[in-house]
Amino acid sequence: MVEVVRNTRQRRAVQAILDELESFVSAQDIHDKLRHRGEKVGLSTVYRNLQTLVDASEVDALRNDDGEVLYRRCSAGHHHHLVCRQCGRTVEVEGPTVETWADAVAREHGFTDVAHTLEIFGTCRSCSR
Amino acid sequence: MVEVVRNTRQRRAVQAILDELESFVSAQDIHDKLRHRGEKVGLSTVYRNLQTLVDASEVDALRNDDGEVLYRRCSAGHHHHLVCRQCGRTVEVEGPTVETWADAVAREHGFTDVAHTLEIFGTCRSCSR
DNA sequence: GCTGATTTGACATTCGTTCTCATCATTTCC
DNA sequence: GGAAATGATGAGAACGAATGTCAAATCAGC
Repeated sequence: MVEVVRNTRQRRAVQAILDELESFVSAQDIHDKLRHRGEKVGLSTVYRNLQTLVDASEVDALRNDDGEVLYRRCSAGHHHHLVCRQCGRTVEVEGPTVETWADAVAREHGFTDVAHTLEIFGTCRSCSR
Repeated sequence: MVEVVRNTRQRRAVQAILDELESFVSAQDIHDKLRHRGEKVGLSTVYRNLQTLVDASEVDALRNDDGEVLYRRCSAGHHHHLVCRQCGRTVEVEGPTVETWADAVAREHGFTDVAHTLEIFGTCRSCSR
């Protein structure tokens, strides 16, 4: 049997939330928002669907200082995030210089299979007023 | 009243472990290593002392993919880490270009109070054989 | 509609970390 | 020196995010 990815109400609901937001949110945030708008979706289901979306590279995930994983719908391809500390609003940024620098430094020290994580945090204009 | 930081046996033991290692380790790793060598130190104490050291900027902390916090004695000043995925061995690296780039990008988008996190992961020479 | 594999959800469980609080150790003050 | 104040410890409880369990519900294809 072919592995079918079903189009369930719950999955659509989770994706709908993500489509509306341009900030990183936790799984529990999404769960709360869904309950608020009357959609009944189990917490496990939210986690499962988010994991599926991450595996499909349709959303990006990162951890905040508290160790919570935050999710956000993102464009394809390698990029980094400029995240507002207050409201979580996020801008995707690219930095070719950084990529090449990281690779070069790693190779200099004999490291292979190089990957890197880079996030920039700050206070956005509307939050700093 | 002067706030004294006491030099206890347990604190010295935790610092001793950190001094011997050049890889990132978890609090529980340290706890295990201490028990192995016969030092009896409570887990809470290990966590507390690590937190103190982080606050004093004497050790750096970062999270691995599993959400565990890893600790390592580090030199002062802003730097980044090149970490081996297999053995955890770490090289401190500096990248002035990255710093200025991150600041510039953030300011372009109206962000203030800018900070960033950057870690490079790879497989070190001895682990790739 | 039927069928059967996928998905869901309530609940239990795991795991790293923090909290609590009684006890022990060190300093301070007389 | 000795008593009181303050700091540090540790065993276990508590916490919270995340994952596992499994019977019941649900969707896709016929």
